[in-house]
This record gives sequence, C-alpha cells and structure tokens, in this order.
Amino acid sequence: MGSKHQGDGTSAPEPQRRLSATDWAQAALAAIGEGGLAGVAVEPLAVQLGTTKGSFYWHFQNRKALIEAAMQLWEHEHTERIIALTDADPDPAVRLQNLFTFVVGYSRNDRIEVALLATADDPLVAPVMRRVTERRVGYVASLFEELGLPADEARHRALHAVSVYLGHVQLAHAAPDTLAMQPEQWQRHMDGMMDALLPKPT
Amino acid sequence: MGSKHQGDGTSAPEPQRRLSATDWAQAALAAIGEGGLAGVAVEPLAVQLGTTKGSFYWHFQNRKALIEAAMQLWEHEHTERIIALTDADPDPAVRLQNLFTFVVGYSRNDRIEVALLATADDPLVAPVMRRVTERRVGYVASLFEELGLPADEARHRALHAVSVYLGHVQLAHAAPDTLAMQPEQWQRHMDGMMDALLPKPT
DNA sequence: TTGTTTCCATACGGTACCGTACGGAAGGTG
DNA sequence: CACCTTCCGTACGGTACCGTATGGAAACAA
Repeated sequence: MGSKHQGDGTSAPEPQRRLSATDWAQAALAAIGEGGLAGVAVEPLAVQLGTTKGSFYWHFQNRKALIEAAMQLWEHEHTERIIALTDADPDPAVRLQNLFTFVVGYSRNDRIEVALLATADDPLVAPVMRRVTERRVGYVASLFEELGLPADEARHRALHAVSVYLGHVQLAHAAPDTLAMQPEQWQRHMDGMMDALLPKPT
Repeated sequence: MGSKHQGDGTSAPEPQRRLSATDWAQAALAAIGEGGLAGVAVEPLAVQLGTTKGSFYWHFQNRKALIEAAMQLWEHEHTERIIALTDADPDPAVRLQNLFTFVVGYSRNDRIEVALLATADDPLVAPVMRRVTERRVGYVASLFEELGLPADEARHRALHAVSVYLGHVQLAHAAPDTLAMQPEQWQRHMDGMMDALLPKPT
C-alpha cells in the first residue's frame, strides 16, 4: 500500500506526467466553457489534470494570470485562426459565405463564446472581448466593401451579420430544440439568412 | 453605545424594516444581472437588503428556491409582459415594428438576459429558458403568419428575428463602442435590419 | 397587558476555494 | 555517481459562502 505517485484509481486522464503552462491554459479555457469564468478553479483543475496546486503555482503566479492566458488563447484560436482560414479564398463573396456557414454551424456547440459573453464586463475579459468584436466586425465590413458597398453601409451590414452570428450562438445554446430541424431545412434556413444579409441583387 | 437594531452607518439602503419573499426574488434577479447565477449569494444579498440570513431562511427553504423564484419573475416580466404590451396594437406589422425596436433598444443595457443565457444549461435555468425562447419565437412567427406568410416561412423568419435580437443584446454588452453611433445613424441601422427581416415588398 | 404569530439576529459547524511555504521527486548535465 | 535545475506534493492559514439552531424582537389580537 501507499502508492504515493499519481496512480490512484479514479480513472484519471493523466495525459502526461509533466505539464506546461499551455496545458493549464487550455484546461482553463475548457473550464470556462463549462462553468464560466467562475468555473476556473485551481484545485478542481489540478484534480482534472491529475496533478496538484503545486504544479499550477509553479507555472502561474495566480488565478488571474491563468485566466489571462486562457483569454489570449481564445482570442487567437477563435478569431484570428478563423479569419486566416477563410481569408485563403480569393473571392470575397465566397469568403463571406464560407465564413458565415462555418461559424454559424460551429456555433451550435460553442459554450466558451457564450460563457465569455456573460462575463464581458469582467476586467480580465472586457479588453479581449472588445478587440475580438471589433476585429470581427471590421473584417466582415472589409468583405462587404470588397463587394462594392460604401464604407458606412458595409459597416452596418457587418454589424448585422455579427449580430445574427451571436444570436445564433445564443439560440443554439438556450433552446436547441427550437433550432432542431432536418439538414435540408437547415440549408434553407441558412440560405434565407444569407439572402437577408447580402446586398440585394436588384 | 450598542445600537442593536439595524441602524449602522454604512449607508445601507434599508427600503423597509420587514421584507417579503418577492423582495428577495427581485434582489436575486438583480444579482443575476450583476454576477450571474453564481452572483446569487444569500449572505451578500442580506447585507445589501439591510438584513441577515435569518430573514432569508424564513422566506425560502434554500438558495435553490430563491433562484427558482427569480426565474419565474424573469419569465413573466421579460417575456409575457412585453408580449402583452405590444399585442395591444391591432396591426401586426406595427406590432412587429414596435416589438423589435423596443426590445432591441432595451437590450442595450440588459445584463440579466446575457447572464441567464450563459447559464442556460443549469437545471434551474434550462426549462425556463426553453419555454421563454419557444414562446418568443412562436409569437413572432404568429405575427409573420398574420402578415400572410406560410407557417414554415414564418418560423424561419421568426428564428432569424430572434437571433438578431439576441445577437444585439450580446453585441451591446460585449462591445458597446462597436455599436456607438449617432441617433440618426442608429435609426438607419434599425431600419436596415427591419428591411432585412420583413418580407420583401417585391 | 398578555399571549400568539410572524419575522429577524446571531452563533455555529461544514465546505470549497485561494495562495503560501517548504520538502522532495524527476530529469538533465558534468 | 554527484549535483543542480525544474517541477510537483502536501500541509497550512485565510476567506467566503451555505444551511441550521435558537433566542428573541415586532406586529397583531384578545
């Protein structure tokens, strides 16, 4: 008896024996998705990672630093990476279409976005939130401009498009049943939204 | 010395000396708006109300019961009351217009909605959230039907409209700067959204 | 006034978490 | 191997909160 190293029997994940700061940040981001910002608790995270607080306070100064790292991760992974991805295609109309369908489809099970929006007034979240939002709106607006719209009109439409996206995240999260429909119906729904967003072909 | 009744000096609000369960529920709802569901804590609420836990545990069995009461309050005040209000006008187009402009305008500083959406998977929130969402979508769909749209088309548009509403709540909360504009610009923005939502006059 | 009901204050035990202190294992380097 | 650096385990004190127990005060009635 007396197995002193981490080999207990609680079906722990134990991905590796030595962790990095990034491991903690990713775990924190996942925790935000489940329990919100308040769900980022060092001790439970340690258990989940199959380690102890000793590890955490080696890699980070305190809980605040962990959250900052998680926010940075989110800003990069959930905005810049997506933009870089869709920015590959040369045609702005296609970019818009791709971005929207991808992002709205993905939103159907994005808990992190919702959780962060809820704590958007938190001093650790607010600046990142603002940057990300402005970045998204700005990017979409640039696409509309490439399509030939004047700057202010492009921005209005971009705001509208981002609203629809955010709304869909919420709707999918708040009442999945409401959005439950056949793939073919879903296609029609998406097409309808795109029609409403794009410049009228008249 | 020894002023034993509640007259301390910490600039307490002290609205009245004896509270009702509804007082607690309203305070809880307000607390949700500030700190989310996790922000509903009995002892701080008691301080804020100028009383103690003794009062609370007289009116409620536990914290869970308080949250349930707050949710009920929200369901009524933020959905049924609004619907009843706008349902006064005879013209469905006007009802739609009024509902949308009112609700989107109001959303600019509605923290409760955001906080609840974030905890939509909580067992205390989920059922209410579903009911409210379905109620809203259903009501808007009924308006579209009154405007002559077929049932499925009406529902698609209703989903879209509710998405835009929810998205605007989020946008306003996440990045107020992004939505900051002159009243006249705001008017144009709202008009643009209504245009996109309403059946094309063509 | 006295009794009764309604409501609140206070003290207490229990839990979950943050952050610190410090000893020691794991892994590299001579 | 001996040594050092990196990383982790554990024990501790402190805080914030939930829920219970119990003694009353405040309002009302007879």
